[in-house]
Amino acid sequence: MQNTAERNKLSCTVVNVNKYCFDFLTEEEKKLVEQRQVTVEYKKGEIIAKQGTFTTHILLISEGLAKVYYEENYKSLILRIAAPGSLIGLTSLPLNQNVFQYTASAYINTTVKLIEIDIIRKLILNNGQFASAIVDVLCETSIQKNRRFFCLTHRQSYGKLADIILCLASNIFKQDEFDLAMSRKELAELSGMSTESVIRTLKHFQEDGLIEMTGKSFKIIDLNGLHKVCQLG
Amino acid sequence: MQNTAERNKLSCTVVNVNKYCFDFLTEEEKKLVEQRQVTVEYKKGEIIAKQGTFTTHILLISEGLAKVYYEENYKSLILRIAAPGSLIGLTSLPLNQNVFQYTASAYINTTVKLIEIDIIRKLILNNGQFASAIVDVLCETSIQKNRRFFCLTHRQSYGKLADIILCLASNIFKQDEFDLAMSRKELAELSGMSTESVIRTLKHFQEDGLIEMTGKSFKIIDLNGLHKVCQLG
DNA sequence: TAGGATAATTGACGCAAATCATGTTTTTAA
DNA sequence: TTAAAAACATGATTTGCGTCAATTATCCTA
Repeated sequence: MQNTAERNKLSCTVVNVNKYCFDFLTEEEKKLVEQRQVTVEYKKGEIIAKQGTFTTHILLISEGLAKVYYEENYKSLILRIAAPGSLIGLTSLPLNQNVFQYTASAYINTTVKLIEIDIIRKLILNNGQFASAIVDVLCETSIQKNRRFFCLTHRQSYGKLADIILCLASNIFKQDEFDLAMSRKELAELSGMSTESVIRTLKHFQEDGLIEMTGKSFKIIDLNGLHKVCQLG
Repeated sequence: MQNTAERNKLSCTVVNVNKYCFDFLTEEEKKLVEQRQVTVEYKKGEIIAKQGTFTTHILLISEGLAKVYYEENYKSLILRIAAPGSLIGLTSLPLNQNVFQYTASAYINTTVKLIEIDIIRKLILNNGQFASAIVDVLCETSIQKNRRFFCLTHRQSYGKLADIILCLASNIFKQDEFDLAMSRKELAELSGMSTESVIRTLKHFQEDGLIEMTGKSFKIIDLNGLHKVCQLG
């Protein structure tokens, strides 16, 4: 697989969490969080948090994969994919933004820990290390979103799809060969194109020897080639 | 003008700062910030911060207007407009992200205060109220960016341009009649369309009685109409 | 205040990609 | 095990909007 520097250039959808906020808590604080914390399991497709409902808890993905998307006028825009370690609902931390600013649903069966948002707010006030870690998470998410934003607005179909494939391989499955956990339709949603275009483009990639693909099993053949497609279009 | 609720629905480009972080500092901390702080004036068009260069200071816009944009492959994407009170460079707070993640340039003559980023980092660690305020700013920016993201990817030209006009009117000029401080080309960049399309679309808006316009002076005639265009397309 | 440069405007043209239509395969569930 | 429903696939058609080219207006500045 490519190195971190290369990986970071991707406009990718998954934010790699390299700092686990809760490590900065004191034993006492950890206990406080754990005492009140609840674990819930969601089945594939279920909604974990609905945009517009009150954010009483921050969600920590502990297993699985979730889709985080913004909704408006019955249309939706995928903001990011939340992998284990990701926090959902942080944007509701400001007291005047107390509802979820996006919807999250489970791509596959997913385990989530619910942590009271007021506890998080208190921890930010009282534990500087923790506050700093939360700031870092918000910044990393923002940076990643900028890349995705650019990708979806400035690239055309080939580039967009190549980017998503590279991103999935390197940040989610962490290998060149993987079974895609999603349908062509979801892949389309993710890359901001129509299902038909995704299918056609994938076929092209296969004909050009960039990938191999049978149904949902993918294999990246020409990594550099895909990167080049990414750059150009 | 429309009320706050309506205004917030806009996918707009300007984040309204309703919390001034530095108010939460103690007298001593304020002194620390002010002692080391430098004020710089930039002329229209000048670059205030260049993506990729080291972020030694956070920039606080105290007067003027700046364009914040992400660059890649000689193409650029405007992320937001920074108005007085806006902070630029916050995404460099994580120690492993110590370069500017975007470029900022002055739309008009602009006054900026430079505050050492290490001081900000220290304040986050030591002053919970301040940390919380910074978190709030990051969240608000993120929410606003999601809206803009949605607007640029899911709407077509009419909707995009209508949105930008409404946003400029309500969040920057704060009135229905204003002298646009930017060229058609810049308006195009802002709404993610070509200059020619902007011109054609503006003409349409005028013919449909939505706006009046002579050169750079604009007047919104039918606010609801524009909102409707925004919703539909 | 002339004239060179930049910005604004307009029309013609082309294309990327969405949509539509229709057929095939796979999955799901009864 | 079979019927219904998704998912996948592919060709034809449409269209929104960018690009190109040419013209007019406006802004500087020498």
